[in-house]
Amino acid sequence: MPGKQVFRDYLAERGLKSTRQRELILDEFLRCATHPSTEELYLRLRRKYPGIGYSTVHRTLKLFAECGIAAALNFGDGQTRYESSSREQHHDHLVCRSCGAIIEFEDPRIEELQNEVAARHGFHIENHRLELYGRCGKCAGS
Amino acid sequence: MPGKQVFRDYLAERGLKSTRQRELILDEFLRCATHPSTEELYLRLRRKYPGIGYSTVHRTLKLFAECGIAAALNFGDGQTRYESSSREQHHDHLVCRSCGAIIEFEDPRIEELQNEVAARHGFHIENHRLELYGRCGKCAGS
DNA sequence: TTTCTTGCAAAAGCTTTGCACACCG
DNA sequence: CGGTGTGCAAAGCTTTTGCAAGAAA
Repeated sequence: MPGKQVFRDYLAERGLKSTRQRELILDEFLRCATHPSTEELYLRLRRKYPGIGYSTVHRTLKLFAECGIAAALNFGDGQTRYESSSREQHHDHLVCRSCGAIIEFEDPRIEELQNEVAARHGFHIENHRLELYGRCGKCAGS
Repeated sequence: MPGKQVFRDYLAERGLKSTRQRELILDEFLRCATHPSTEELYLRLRRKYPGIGYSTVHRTLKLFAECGIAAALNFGDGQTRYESSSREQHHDHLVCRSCGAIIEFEDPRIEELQNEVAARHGFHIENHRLELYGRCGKCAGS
């Protein structure tokens, strides 16, 4: 569980505290295969731990993003979604406009071309986002 | 002015009306070199035509997006921005996190790899977004 | 005239914040 | 204990909508 340790270290370094809620939220978040919004994660948590507050979930997700174990995403539906970045290498997304499916992919050749473009403009890349919108195999037929 | 004609045709086809406001908003929008948010475009317009309403600007920008002469963008600052898509080919963005500069670029090799990835997943691309976040040449030095 | 559009104000959503109480170290 | 975190409610923002009056066709 590298993500959990990174988070604990981050808290410790800054004099922040490790709490029951933060642990629960992190566990639930890491358990998500999807890209949950604050709302979704909050609802999932509340089923198991009814006392938990929306703001706590919100603030904790921001902490995750700050310490780098999560990344904030926005697929254009007006909600911020978070994805665990500790799982593996960076990846990008295919987003189906019809059924909402999100397929992850990665392609080092694209990344390399991105670096080349950035270099050409004297730009230093910190991160990027690439999303392809359209219809997945199932929906393209219909 | 291909954009203007596309918009007029779009309105005509659907029995919608061409109005003074829609013309003004389109003119101002096409005149923007930047990627204005609804708010920004509204403020610019209001300076010249004080009577204009925010909702009219908002609704008109959505019309532009519907008929394809504009694209909605979201750079993560909580505001939807619009960019004219009639100007030229599709392009992507380098976004400077320090000074806010937005540099446009295009690279057909990246587009081709995107198509390849999509094909591999049986996915049909309708459009995409690629943004590289980091620091521009000026800001990287500081 | 008939239908669509506008501008205002109000409503909706999602995100963020203030505060009193609770908890961690 | 002292300082941080939590949960609730309220506030902020941006986006969206209802409606009466106004403008196209």
